[in-house]
Amino acid sequence: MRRGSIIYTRVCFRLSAAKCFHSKRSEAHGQLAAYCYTGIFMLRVRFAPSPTGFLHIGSARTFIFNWLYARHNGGAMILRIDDTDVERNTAASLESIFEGLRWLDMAWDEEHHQSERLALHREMADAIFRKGLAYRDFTPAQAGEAEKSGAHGTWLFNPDMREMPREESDRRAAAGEPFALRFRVPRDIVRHVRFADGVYGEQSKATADIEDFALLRSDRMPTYHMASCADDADLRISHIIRGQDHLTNTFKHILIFEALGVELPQFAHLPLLIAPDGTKLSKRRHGPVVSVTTYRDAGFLPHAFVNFLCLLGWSPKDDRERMSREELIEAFSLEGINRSNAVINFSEEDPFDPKAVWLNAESIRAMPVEELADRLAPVVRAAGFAVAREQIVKIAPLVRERIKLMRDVLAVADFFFVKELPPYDPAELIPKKGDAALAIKVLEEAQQTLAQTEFSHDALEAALRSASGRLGIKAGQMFEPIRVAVCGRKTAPPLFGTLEALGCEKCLHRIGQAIGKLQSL
RNA sequence: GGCGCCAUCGUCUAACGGUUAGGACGGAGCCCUCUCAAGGCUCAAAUACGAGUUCGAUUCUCGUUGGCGCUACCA
Repeated sequence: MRRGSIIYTRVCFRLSAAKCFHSKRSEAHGQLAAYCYTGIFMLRVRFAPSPTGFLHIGSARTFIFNWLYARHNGGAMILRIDDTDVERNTAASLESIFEGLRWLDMAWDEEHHQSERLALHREMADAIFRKGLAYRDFTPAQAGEAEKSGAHGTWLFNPDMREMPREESDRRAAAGEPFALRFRVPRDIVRHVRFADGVYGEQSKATADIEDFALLRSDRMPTYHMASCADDADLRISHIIRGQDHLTNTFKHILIFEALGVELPQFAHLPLLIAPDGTKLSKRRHGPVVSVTTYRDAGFLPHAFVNFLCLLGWSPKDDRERMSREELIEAFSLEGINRSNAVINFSEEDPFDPKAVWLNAESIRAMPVEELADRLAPVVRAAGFAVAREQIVKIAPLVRERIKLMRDVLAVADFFFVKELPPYDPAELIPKKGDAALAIKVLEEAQQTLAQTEFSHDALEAALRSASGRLGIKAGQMFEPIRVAVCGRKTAPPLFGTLEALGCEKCLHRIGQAIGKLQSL
């Protein structure tokens, strides 16, 4: 995280890009367009979170779309931490952002922190002031607030400040009176700020409807608009892809870019992710489901999560839904992004969108056993079970089609991990159309059979089926009591694989206990 | 309030102005089956409303309604 340097370079980093960055890093703020010294256009996108909360899934999606756009076009992905709000920044939040991004496993090519570039922001703000395109506003920080945000009138500017003679302004500034620097939005002529959004198309807004927004606060800290534009220009961002909540801010940003005399980047705004109640996602209102780490901790696979987020507000325009990372990169384009907000479907009972869960289950099913075992192992160990990897490898195929989230393994396969089964109702041991006596008979027969059978799936099945024949009962009636005796419940993974994975000793022990329970009924 | 944006099944979405409005998730049912899953098949389910343009509007235009965003010396 050193100043303005490239500290995070990993896979996907293009050699040409590297050359480009190094060669032109020092060439300051003249041109925004991202051409490198060879004259070849260099596409550069950025993700700019502010560390004022955990990494939220909407932000994660913005990051992912930027990343896909960069990778699809062979461009560079820049991570920029927008930490100019010193009041609200927290180290924990910064950590949460990195944690979340690392989990997504999508590397960025450059990293910058705005707090280390304040001099640049101020310099650019002052340059705008020197051109007469900004003015000092000496209104005390709080005072103006009330009248501005009055219920009816729209606040645009304060004429006293805007029209203040330069001499008076200079004198008061020299006297040390604090002031905010405001952009002087053109008002003498009717003008529309226009741009073509990559998603929303032609956009236009009259300057008469744009207020004189602040560039610098009275403590000389840059505002978001100033810092963001200054850095976008300096870092030669070619495409700004961000949430639709910035669509109307873009008009202000264009005014800043113009005042700076730099070329405009391309803009593309993303439809917002909203909660089922139609409001935007917030931790206070919707709880931890809006945080990326919640998904990670519940046992989502990073790619399934990415896949899910991609499907919210974007479509490959064909019927594909499950897509690999390569397919996503290949298929991604701004044309596939639609314009209406997307609801993430969650509730108190189901904290995760069913589609996300399904995508995750699909990934799990498609995963090789060894890999699944490696991912399951930490979950099992974190729950306090000391289980050998080879045991987990045996269990993995039994749970693969029965878990949707990694953490489900604890509920589905707990009986593999415990020494002693938790208590269960002995009545569960009694098979359909049978009684306790039959259950005992079945279990005793099973004990004998298992004791002299090889513990492999096929041998076990053959032995138990013929045992049921000997007893003159249906196979199902034979299997039921054994399943409950061994698993402690009626629903469990397939019996023979379960017996094999559990091993002879444990099976016989548990069947013995079950017989005991039945006898004391 | 002002300004901007959006509107297809419950949810995510597809549809050169001409389709029985398609797919997916979820739901329901059937099949398979040692339980539970997985899998296969089937069903229910949508163009917000009103005008206009057109031989013909989900699609183009206008209006209505609803929703979202911005309107901070937050980002």
